[in-house]
Amino acid sequence: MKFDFDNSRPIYLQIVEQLEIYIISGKISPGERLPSVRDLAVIAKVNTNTMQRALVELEDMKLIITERTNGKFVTNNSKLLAKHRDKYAAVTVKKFFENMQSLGFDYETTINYIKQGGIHEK
Amino acid sequence: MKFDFDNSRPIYLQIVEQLEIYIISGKISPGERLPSVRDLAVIAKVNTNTMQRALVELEDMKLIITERTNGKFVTNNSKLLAKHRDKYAAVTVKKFFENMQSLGFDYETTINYIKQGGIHEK
Amino acid sequence: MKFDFDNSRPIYLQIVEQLEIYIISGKISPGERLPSVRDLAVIAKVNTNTMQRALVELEDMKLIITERTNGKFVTNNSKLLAKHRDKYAAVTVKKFFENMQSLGFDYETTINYIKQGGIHEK
Amino acid sequence: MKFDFDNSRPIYLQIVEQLEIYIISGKISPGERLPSVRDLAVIAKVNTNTMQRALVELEDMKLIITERTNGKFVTNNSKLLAKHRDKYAAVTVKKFFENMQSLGFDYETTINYIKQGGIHEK
DNA sequence: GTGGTCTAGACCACT
DNA sequence: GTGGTCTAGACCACG
Repeated sequence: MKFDFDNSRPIYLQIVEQLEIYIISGKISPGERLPSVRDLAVIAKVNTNTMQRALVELEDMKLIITERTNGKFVTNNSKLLAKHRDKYAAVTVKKFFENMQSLGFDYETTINYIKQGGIHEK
Repeated sequence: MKFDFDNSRPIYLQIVEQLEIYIISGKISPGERLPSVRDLAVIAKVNTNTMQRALVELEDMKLIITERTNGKFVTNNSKLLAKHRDKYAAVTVKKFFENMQSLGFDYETTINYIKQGGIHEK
Repeated sequence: MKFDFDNSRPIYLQIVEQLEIYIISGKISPGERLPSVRDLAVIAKVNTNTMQRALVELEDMKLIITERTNGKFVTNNSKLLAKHRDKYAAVTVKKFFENMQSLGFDYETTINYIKQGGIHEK
Repeated sequence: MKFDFDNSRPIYLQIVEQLEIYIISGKISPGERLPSVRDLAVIAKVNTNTMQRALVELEDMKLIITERTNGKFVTNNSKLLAKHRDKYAAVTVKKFFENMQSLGFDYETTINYIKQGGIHEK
């Protein structure tokens, strides 16, 4: 697990996003036990409170579940995970085309740009 | 001209981004005079200083040029504008594929997902 | 640390210059932690925001680095510091000879003027 | 005659400086009639009022003299001109060594730096 | 009326 | 207590 932060937004929000991706992509498996809040804080090099705050948000989203005295676990609800993942992918694609459009690239142009560009190999 | 903000990042950075897009996409033409700082602040519903700070950043990027007591103008340097636009497009595409990859969608999968999905027709 | 200002130019630019010199001359050591923005503002007898603005510029120049909630530090990149110092010295010398030339003192005359003058022992 | 301005200081002050140099270096001769305020304003591409303000300052310094209905003339007082020129040169040299010193270059080092550097040929 | 600078003071995120 | 952001309002230089 690895965390990268920039200064432009609250760190706890960046943790939420990055953990969300780890979870919905399956890099942290359904049902898997998360490292302790303290350990996660160490890994991410942030204050324990900051990590705690991020985990609360993920629990609100039902992506993780706290078992008192036992630890925090990624949800086992694979339907929920799939829903989150599909939603995330759809939003990512939609935003991408919106971004390109605001630059003046319509759908066709963007597709062509990607194909000839080979931008993805880098 | 229209500005939308969210609370996750400094407003002045969001102004910089949105004006940058207006400029490099040509929605504000090369050489065109911008509304006064005070008018822009009114349009964006922010304080004059906040708008001023954003404009200073754009000037640092050489996208706008200040004529003392006369106003601020979009650069006429079309080469620079093209460079910025190409850079922006390339970064957008690159980040998109990185995002999809972190979700577990490799390049081919992403392409297919886009094609069948018809996601672009929102 | 000491700051002197005149009225001919923006104070924040004068702060930038004076801090830059403190940094590239090594009077503030590489890696050293700066006083807090508020303390620097008190030392310089300016408003916090004015000092903040100057520090942002120095950060753009990569001479200082902000550690969130922790403080601001002079860069440890000694190569960059050396580059800045050399550039600064070269510009200073170049401008000096240009100034003297505009007064009608060519290179040789200037050199002689310095030597006999003993101007340096004020 | 040629004028260059930057945005960091009032334009009228920059005009004063540049005209002062033209005068004390003899590029505008003692006793010579200056172009009209309007023509000077055109040459410098500034507003007439701005040029007027600069000329008032030079008159305060006794470097130019207004003959009503006749025009403005550079002083014929060669002693005064020499005094100004010597003062200006001395100040320039003094400031130069101070600048270098604040960078950590003492007098000897600066002299050597100039000699080996050949910075003046560029 | 144009842009630019500065102050004072409030509030937020993080440790 | 650290840095960062934003607002409100005053004032200056130039035309």
